[in-house]
Amino acid sequence: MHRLFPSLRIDVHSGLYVKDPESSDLGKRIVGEGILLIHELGFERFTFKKLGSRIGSNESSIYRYFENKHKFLLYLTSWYWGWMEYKLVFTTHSLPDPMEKLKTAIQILTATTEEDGAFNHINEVVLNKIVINEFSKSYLTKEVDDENRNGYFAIYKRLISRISEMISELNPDYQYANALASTVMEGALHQHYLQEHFPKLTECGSSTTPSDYFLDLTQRLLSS
Amino acid sequence: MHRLFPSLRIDVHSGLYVKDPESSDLGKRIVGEGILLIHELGFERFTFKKLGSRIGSNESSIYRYFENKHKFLLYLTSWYWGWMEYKLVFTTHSLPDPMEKLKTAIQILTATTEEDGAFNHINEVVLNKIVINEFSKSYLTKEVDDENRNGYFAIYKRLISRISEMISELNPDYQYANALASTVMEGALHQHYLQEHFPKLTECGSSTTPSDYFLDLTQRLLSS
DNA sequence: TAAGAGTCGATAGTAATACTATTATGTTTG
DNA sequence: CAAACATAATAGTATTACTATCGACTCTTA
Repeated sequence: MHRLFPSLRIDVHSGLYVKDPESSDLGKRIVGEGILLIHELGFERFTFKKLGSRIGSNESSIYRYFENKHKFLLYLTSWYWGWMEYKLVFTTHSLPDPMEKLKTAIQILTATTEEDGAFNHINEVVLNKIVINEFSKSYLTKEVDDENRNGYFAIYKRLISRISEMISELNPDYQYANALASTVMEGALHQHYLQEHFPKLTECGSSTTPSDYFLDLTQRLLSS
Repeated sequence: MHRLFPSLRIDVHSGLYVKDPESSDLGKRIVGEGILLIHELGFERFTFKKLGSRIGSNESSIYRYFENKHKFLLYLTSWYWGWMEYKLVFTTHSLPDPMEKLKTAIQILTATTEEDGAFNHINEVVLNKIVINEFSKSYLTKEVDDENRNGYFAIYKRLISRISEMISELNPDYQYANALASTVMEGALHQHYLQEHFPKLTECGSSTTPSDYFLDLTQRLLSS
């Protein structure tokens, strides 16, 4: 997907960074290489020190951009959901048929990310993998409620609301629009994970995708 | 639920402990108080040192029972799933009707744990909360594949297979029995979490439970 | 009843982590 | 040209996640 509006930028909550990483070359390298390093090491083993030495820079310089690695993860995942929202709104905006609209939305949210490159310092394919592996860790903490009050999860929540509204538009009688929307969002990440590490726990694999499964599921649920 | 077989014990993989905590009073206190402390502090802030001082014992003594806190979490969650499996098999065993069977199973797996106390050193209500908050962290690691090969997730996987079989028995034409089973298991934990921290993202709350939602969902999916 | 095995608590020590603070240097801009 | 700013380098701290050793106590068994 090309970026149709080159001046567009994904608006991440400013509380998630100390200094805007988009504002400098170093900032972009921190984000770009940080994504690759988290993917390689996993979030637990990832440190700012290692990232510093990887980009030929200093630990303390990274702290000038991000308070700690948890906020860095929140930044990356927020960016990801912001980017997904952009793709979703743009693609579904002009679709008049509610069923077509919801199907397209679910397609976008549950698909494996393909080569994109619209934002050139960010590797969206790898970022998608990070979200699958690490996103849960960003909210399964003792600080969730505070951070939620601060608005750090706003984009993610808005995305779920959008899906929920599409569900209600298609079938106003369905009682669990929010629960279903959140199940699809979270479940899609989970199915991707299972596919990779617990293949016996899902039919998703080479010939069937999480998208197939969730499209079938929503259609069955909402057609009646 | 009373323990009908007092001699019954939940069989946790022996690779998850160094010395069987059920074999001594200290071991049971480590597990019993460990559950409470993880719940209070969250897994990230929980340390063996803190647990040691809480039970009036020593850090090094705890290391004699568990290699590290990650294995301790695996032990606790394995125990939990083993206990759920016991409840599930026991309750559904005699039910002849596939629909009744599946409904009962889902009920058990998605319900909030009530006071139990069949195993007296373990507070199952608090353990259920730990599973909701921390279970994902036990497998979202770089070591999953190794640990899975070792059989550390065997009970959890077997549980999902049981549900999957019930689904197939009820509706052999449904193509996504495994994916649905895993979605319900993971989704139930997720809905409980949302209820607590992101109430706008789900209809589940005081009057509607995750059980209501998932019972409705499976019935709609499999009745056709 | 004495030896030995096993259990536990206490202490010490290590490498790594997750930062904070300070200073020096080079670069940009008004 | 000076001031402001960005970055790098260094040093230092408290905590974490362990490992190792030792002594005291208890329980068993020959």
